[in-house]
Amino acid sequence: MDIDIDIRSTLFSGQSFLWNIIDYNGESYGSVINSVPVMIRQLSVGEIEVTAESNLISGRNLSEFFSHYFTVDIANNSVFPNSFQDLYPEVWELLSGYFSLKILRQDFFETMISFMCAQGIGMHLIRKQVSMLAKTYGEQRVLSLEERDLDLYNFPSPCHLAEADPTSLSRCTNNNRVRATNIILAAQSVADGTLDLNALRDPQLPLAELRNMLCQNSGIGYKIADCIALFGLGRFDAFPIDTHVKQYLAKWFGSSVALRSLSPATYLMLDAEARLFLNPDLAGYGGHQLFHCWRKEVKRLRSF
DNA sequence: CTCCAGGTGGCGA
DNA sequence: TCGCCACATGGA
Repeated sequence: MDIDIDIRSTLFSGQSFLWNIIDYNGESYGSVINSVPVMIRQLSVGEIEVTAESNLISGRNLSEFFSHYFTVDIANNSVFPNSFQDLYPEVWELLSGYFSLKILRQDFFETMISFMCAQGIGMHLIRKQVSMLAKTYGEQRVLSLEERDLDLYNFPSPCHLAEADPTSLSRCTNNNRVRATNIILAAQSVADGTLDLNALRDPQLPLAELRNMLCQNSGIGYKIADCIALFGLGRFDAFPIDTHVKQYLAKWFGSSVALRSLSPATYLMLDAEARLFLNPDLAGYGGHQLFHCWRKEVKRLRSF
């Protein structure tokens, strides 16, 4: 009865976990992960078993969808190169409780907007912003459970955010008007096709090009672009470097570059450094496990 | 009160 | 290129 999938991985609001209408092979599925019992077991690499006690979660091909969503095609023991354990035995020991932590293949737009809310503030505030965006601009979905009703909200569509007024939207972004404006502009670029999703989703697109395309939007720098690529485009080679990653690169891997301030130039240097001891194709996947390990085991932070 | 939190963009030297 | 600074709020 072991559950080998750890879903604490992202998102700030948990909207993707809580409620999401998913179109899959022309059928519509709802997923309510944290509020309604959903049993997900990984039987082997690429094989998953899903049991749900909710009529919202039903339909054929359910396991197939969740296998994709929970990236069970990425074997837990394939994330780090073989040399890692020998080179960094202390880190490996700490990491042992994090190998089941999965990155999810999440919705692109929700990921983009959520990470645009994640600049220089704490996790609590980031979640609050995304929840407010959903509640203010998303569609309400009432889920009736036996004990109570849950008010849930879809993440708003690009069109809905594109039409939003900066002043009213800024109430959802810590009253930060710049951020509100950037979100509206980004939503417009998705809605009108300026940001070409088909081009972004091309797996052959080099990471640097992908990053530069995303950075055309005001409010998106290297870090946010890498987060969008990693969590919203399934680009597990993207390695976002934030304040925590910078810290563990210095402490765990002895990077002197990580002691400098995080300018675009140092960002690219750290990115290149990390690929020397991480599996380059899964650098962000491994980096995410290191990220949570660092926050919990070293920084002793409660929230993830 | 001070410092930091899953950053970005504008500014002057 | 590099170091500051504003942006805004809240928890430790």
